[in-house]
Amino acid sequence: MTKTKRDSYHHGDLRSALISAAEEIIAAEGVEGFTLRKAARKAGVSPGAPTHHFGSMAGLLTQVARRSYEALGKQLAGAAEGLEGNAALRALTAVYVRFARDNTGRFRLMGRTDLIELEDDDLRAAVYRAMRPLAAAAAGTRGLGVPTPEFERLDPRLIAAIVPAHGLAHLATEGRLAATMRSGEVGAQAQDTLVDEVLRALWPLSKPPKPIAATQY
Amino acid sequence: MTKTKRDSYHHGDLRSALISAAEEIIAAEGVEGFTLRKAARKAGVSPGAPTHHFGSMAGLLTQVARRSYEALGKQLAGAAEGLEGNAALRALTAVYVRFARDNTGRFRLMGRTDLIELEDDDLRAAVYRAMRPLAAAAAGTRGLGVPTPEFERLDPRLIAAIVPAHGLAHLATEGRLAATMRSGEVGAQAQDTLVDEVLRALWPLSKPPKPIAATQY
DNA sequence: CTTTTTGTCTAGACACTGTTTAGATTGCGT
DNA sequence: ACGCAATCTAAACAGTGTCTAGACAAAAAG
Repeated sequence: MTKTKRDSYHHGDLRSALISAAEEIIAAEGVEGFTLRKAARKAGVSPGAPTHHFGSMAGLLTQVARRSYEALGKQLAGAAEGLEGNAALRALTAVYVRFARDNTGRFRLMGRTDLIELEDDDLRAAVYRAMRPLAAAAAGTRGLGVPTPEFERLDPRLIAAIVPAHGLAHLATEGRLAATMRSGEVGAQAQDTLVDEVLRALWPLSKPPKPIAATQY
Repeated sequence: MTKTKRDSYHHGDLRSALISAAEEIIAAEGVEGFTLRKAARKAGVSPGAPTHHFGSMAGLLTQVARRSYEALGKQLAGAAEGLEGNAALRALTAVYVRFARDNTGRFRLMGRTDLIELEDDDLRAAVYRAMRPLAAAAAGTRGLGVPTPEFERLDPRLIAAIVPAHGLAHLATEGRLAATMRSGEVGAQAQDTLVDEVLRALWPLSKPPKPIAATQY
């Protein structure tokens, strides 16, 4: 498909070709289907070639993870447009979960600390930038200071804003949301409304109506 | 260490010996350090022997995951003793996160859908039993019906009770909680209080005090 | 007490994997 | 134009999970 052809001994742009190949493999077969040799074959290059550009397999996958965080950040950036408070938080969380569900391979990779180099500076920066809309929404909602550029002095309430998104995303990609329902596999939109209901339980828009606050809140 | 000795051609209890060996390897070197051949070597048996008992590597790891869920369930069972409402939920969540942090290898395995057989009936039953205290606490808190034995008709508010635990546990085991703090690695008890503060933000005990409800809730 | 049958395990092979080494090939700066 | 540095190949190494044949032992059947 994207098998970049070789016109000469040197490739020309092997580095980005390998990243693209890895992204395609992961999208098609998941992280567990990825193989460094497969990526090399797809780029039309020998098995040892990637080492020179990325040092190791983790080096290549770190770049894929970085780009994935950038993609996630791009989707989150515009999700809270014109929304405030818990409505913004809920919208952002829904986008987060949808990204995980629609890009299961990449999302799984982002959580695989054994496959990527977590201490990579570019990766860390991408993570921060991706999470920024969530943090900003939480800050706007609860009157917190804007988070510092390095996640320093991270307020627990900011983490509280990320936790439901992360938890729901993992449940969704692990198939638990579907597995726990009687119908077995559950459709995408049914899953969306389920997520929405969960978020409504965690973050009521205004004062909770009768049924939720029934016993105590 | 636990290397079960061979007195005869047959092992005697190879099945459980392999499970124990796998658990020890995972505890010592993590899931990424586990290898079927390593487990076979530890049990003093040839590389092909495990296949007969478990069919494949996933078969063996499924048993490890099942036992891990049983261990988690045992810890959760007594955690909400004498507690009610959001206090019970918070206590259970704290135990859940502590289990993930103290048994990182097993917890990571439980989420690796590529390494275990998710459709295994025993595993599914163990998952249900482990999660039951959380569901019961949520039901008690919010006046829901007791969850049915097969997770049928799973109420979104029950999922909402599990989501923070799952999210925090993954953040903790991925090193994100530590990574996001300036100090780098963060101590266990500091992490505990952080978790507690997050839970307090999500599930206030009574009517939230001044600072949280400042803007809107 | 023998014989057969059944369940266990071994030995060896197969097709892979990521990474290393030494060497061939090329483009670039001077 | 030449030398140097960057880039890629080819072959090998130590592993991996799984499959096939066959060796061995224990339990069941006669």
